[in-house]
Amino acid sequence: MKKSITIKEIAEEAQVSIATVSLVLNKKDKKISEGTRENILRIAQKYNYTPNTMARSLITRQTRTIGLIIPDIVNPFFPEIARGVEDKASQLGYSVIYCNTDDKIKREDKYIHVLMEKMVDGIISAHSADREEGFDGLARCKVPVLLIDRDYDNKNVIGRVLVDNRAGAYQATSYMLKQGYRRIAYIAGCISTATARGRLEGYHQALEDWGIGPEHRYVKVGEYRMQWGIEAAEQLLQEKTPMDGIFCGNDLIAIGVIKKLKEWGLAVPRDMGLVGFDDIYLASLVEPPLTTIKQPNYEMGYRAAEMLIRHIEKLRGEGDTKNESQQTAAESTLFLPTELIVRQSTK
Amino acid sequence: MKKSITIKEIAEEAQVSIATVSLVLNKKDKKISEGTRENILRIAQKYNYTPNTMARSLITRQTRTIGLIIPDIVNPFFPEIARGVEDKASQLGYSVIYCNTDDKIKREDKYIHVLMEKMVDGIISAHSADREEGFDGLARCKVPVLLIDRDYDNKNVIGRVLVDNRAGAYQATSYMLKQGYRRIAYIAGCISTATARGRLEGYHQALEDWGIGPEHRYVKVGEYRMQWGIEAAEQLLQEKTPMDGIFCGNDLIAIGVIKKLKEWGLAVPRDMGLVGFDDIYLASLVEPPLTTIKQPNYEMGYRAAEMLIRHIEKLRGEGDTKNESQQTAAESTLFLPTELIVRQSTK
DNA sequence: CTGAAAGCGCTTACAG
DNA sequence: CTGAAAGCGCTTACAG
Repeated sequence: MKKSITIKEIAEEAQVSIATVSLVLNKKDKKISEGTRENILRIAQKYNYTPNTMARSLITRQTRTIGLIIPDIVNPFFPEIARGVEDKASQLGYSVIYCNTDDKIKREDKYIHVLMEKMVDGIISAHSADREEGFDGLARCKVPVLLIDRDYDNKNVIGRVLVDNRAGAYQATSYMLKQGYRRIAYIAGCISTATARGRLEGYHQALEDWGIGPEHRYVKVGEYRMQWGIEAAEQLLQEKTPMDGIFCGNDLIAIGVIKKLKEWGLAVPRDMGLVGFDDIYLASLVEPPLTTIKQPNYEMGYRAAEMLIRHIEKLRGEGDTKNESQQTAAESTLFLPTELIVRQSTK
Repeated sequence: MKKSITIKEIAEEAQVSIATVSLVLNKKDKKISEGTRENILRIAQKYNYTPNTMARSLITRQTRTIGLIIPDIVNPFFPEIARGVEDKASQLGYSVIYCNTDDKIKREDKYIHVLMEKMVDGIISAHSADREEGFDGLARCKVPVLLIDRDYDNKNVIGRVLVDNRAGAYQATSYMLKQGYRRIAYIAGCISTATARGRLEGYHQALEDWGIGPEHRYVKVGEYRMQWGIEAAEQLLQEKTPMDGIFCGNDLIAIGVIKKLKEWGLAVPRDMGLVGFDDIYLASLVEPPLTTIKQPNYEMGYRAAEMLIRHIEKLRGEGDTKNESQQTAAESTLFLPTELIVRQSTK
C-alpha cells in the first residue's frame, strides 16, 4: 500500500543524521538545537510521518499491545469487561487484541501462542473453565498474565481482579432478610467454580447470622440459564418448600423464576422476595424490574488493565534484574465489591 | 521477560546458516535435504521456538492483524459483529485489535492513527455517526478500509457490508398486513441515517403495495430507546390515531411500547400487532416475546472480515502494480438480508 | 542443496 | 550539539 516516509528520508531532507531525527521524534531531544528540532518536526509534519512500530518494537522489545482472552464477547457478561480493559489500555497508550475461546482450553492455548508471536506485553485472561488437564498455554507464556473473574493457579500469573461473590451473596440474602423474608431459597448456577462456591457461602453466612439454619431442600443447583430458573422454581413449588424469598445465581435464572411464579399466580415482591446477581444487565427491562446485585464488570476490566500495565512498566523500569523482579513483583489479588441495586418496592 | 530462542541460535546448534533455518521454518524448504530439515525442526521444537513477528513484519510489510472500529462494545448491537469478525479473522490467521469510539469522530481519528502505527493490514469500521466535518482519519489511512452497518463515502473504502434495512422493514410491515392488521404506525429511531431512511422506505413501500396510502400522523421519529417507545406510544394513543399495529425501529422501542400498551389495557398481539428490528436481542426475554426482524450481525462481521482479508491478500498477490491494483479492486457492497422471527401467536 | 550478504526502519550507546 | 555504527530478528534474492 502507500508507503510511509521514514526517518531516513526525513534525515536527508533535513540534512542531519537519522540518529538526530530519531532523538527529536522521540522527544529525547534535550541536547538538540532548537533550529534543527523545529526543522525536523516541520518535515515530519509535512509528510505525515508515522513511525514504524515494528522496527521500534524489534529493538525496545515492547509492543504496547496487550491480549484479552475471554470465553465469548457475545455473552453479555463480557462486553463491559472488554470495554473497561480497552478504555484503560488506550488511556495508557496500549492497544488490545481480543480473543474468544468459547471456554475451550485448546483455543485458549492457540491464542496464547498467537499472542506470544505478536509479542504482546501482557495478557488479561478470563481463564477457560476449570479443567486443568492438558493445559500448558499459560504456563509457557512468556509475558505477565493477569486473571479476571476466574481464579486459577499458574506461575505466570502476576495478579487477579475478582468479584467478591461471597460478600455479594451475603448482601443479597441479608437484604431480603431485612425486608422481612425468612425462608429464602437459593437457585444456583453451576457450582463447580470458585465463583459459585463464594455465592453459596455468602448465602449460608447471612442465614446463619440471622439465626436461620441452612436446609438442604432450599438450595437448587443447575446452570445460569433462564430455563433452569423455570425448572428450579417449579421444583421448589411442587415440593411445597415453604419459602417466601428466592436468591438467584444470576438474572437469567431470576427471569425464569418470575415466569414460573406468574404461572402460579405469585407476584414479586409481594408474595416472593427475589434478588439475583446481575450478570446480563437485563434487570431493568423485565417486568417487574429486578432488584439485583450488580457485578462490577466494567471496573474489573479497567482495574485489570491498570494493574497489568503498571506491572509491565515496572518490570521495564527494573531493567535486567530479571530473575529478581519476577519474584519481587508481589502477586496481588483485588476483590471488587458488588452493589445492591434496588428496583422493587419493599414488601 | 524470558527471551525466546532465535533462528540464529538454532542455526548455530544445527551447524547451518540462518537462511536455511528460515527456509525450513517457513516451509519454503523444497530444496532443503530431509536430514537438515528434520534436525532444524527438532531443535526448534526443543527450545519451543516462537518466531519474532516484529522482525518478519518489518520485511514482509504485513502484520496479519486487522483493526475493528466500533462505537461501543457494550451496546448489544456490536458484540455479535465483533464475534463474527474475530471468528473469520482468526480462522484466516489474523488477529484483531478492537477500538471503541463512542461515536466520536475524534476518537476514531486517534484510533486510526494508532492502527496505522501498529501497521494493521486493514480496518473494519462501523463509522462514527454521519458528521463529516473535520473528518480525515479514514482519508489519510494507508490501508484498505471496509465499512460495516453504516455507509460513508471515502476513497480508502474498498467495500461495504450492510443490512438490507429497506427489505427488512418491508418484511415486517407486510407480515403485519398479512396478519390482517391495516392501520400500522411506525415508531422510528433517529431518522438521519441511511439505515433509518431505508427502514422508512420499506415501511412505505409495503403499505403502498397493499393499496394503503401513507399518513403523516402514523409516523413518529425519536431515538432507539425504551423511553422513546413509551412516549411515542403515549402520543399515538393520546392522539387517538386509529391503529391496529405498530412497527418499531428496534426492540428497545418495542419494549417501551409494550409497557405503555399494558397501561392502556391493550394486549399484543390481540389488540395490537407489533414487530421491531431486533437490535438488542432481548426479544425472546420480554413478555410477550416479540416478533422481530433479526439483524444478521454475526454474519455482517464474518463477511466483512472475509471480504477485507481476501482483498488484502489479493493486493499482496498483485505485488508492486500498486497504483493499478488500487483501481482494479472493485469496490463492492454486500447487502445482507434480514430474517423475520415470529414469536407471537397470530391475531 | 546451502551460505554470505543486504536490508526492513528504527534505537542506542559511544565518539567526537 | 550531532554523526557513524552496531544491531534488533528476520526474509530474500543471489551466488555457488
